Amino acid sequence: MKRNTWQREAVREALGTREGFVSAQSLHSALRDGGSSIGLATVYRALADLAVEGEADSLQQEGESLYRACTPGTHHHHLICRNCGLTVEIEADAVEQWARQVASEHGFTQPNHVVDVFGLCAECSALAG
Amino acid sequence: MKRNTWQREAVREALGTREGFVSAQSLHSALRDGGSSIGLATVYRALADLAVEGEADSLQQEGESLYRACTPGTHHHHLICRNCGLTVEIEADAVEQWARQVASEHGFTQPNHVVDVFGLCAECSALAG
DNA sequence: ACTCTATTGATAACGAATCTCATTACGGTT
DNA sequence: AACCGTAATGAGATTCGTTATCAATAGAGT
Repeated sequence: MKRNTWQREAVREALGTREGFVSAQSLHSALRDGGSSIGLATVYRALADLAVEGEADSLQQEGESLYRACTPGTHHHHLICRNCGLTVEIEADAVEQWARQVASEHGFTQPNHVVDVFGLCAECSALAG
Repeated sequence: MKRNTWQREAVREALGTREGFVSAQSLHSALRDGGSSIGLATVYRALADLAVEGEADSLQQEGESLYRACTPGTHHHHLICRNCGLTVEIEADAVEQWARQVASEHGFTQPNHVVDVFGLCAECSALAG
């Protein structure tokens, strides 16, 4: 059966304190810097589990997986700052419907979709001039 | 200045014959199997160049980059079969507008977006029963 | 033909992610 | 509270996609 360990809880909590997406490696470093003795493999496993259970969202960027805590149970997408990583959850029923429609129009079944918007947040836009 | 080599042309052509997204490695294998002496690093470089020039689209899946020839100059997204890789280019002005609007609503500038739909194509749906 | 230099390619190096396996510790039982 | 089966951990090795290195090659303008 599934067990509750302080390691999983530490990962869940560390993820919750971040504003944007984080890599497993940087989360591991942060935990270590905070005095934890958690292992890297465990962080990878915990993040993968959280993603499966719907407590975290993940995306691939530049060849690595990034994770972020999300509000469980809701399907949503992200608006992500390219510069600072600030992330906003966005919902878009119109896009969901569009995806389903496009899929069925072409005979595709069991549609999934990846929809993420990247940009510069207000703060980073100001700094970039 | 930029030079035209048979290697780049070989990659461009090999990419054009494929129906769906391919990895650099598998494209390299295919070229080698076809008698070419092209090197792996060159295939990686050629694909990266094609992507920058807008002649190829790329996406990240399971930790690797996949490429596909695309109709240059047009912005479009993809409907991709999870099973066989068959890919259909789709256009969706509504989604473009939605992305821009969501970005500006939250103060984000210079919006980009990643929009891909995955599913099972008609053929693979039939086989999966 | 000559020269300059972008490109190539074999291989080494890198890095993210996974695997191995002995050790640890959760949690249900007694 | 001691016991036990086994899921989970973690250090290190391993895998695998990708990039860097650098001597050799070959475009393309003169």
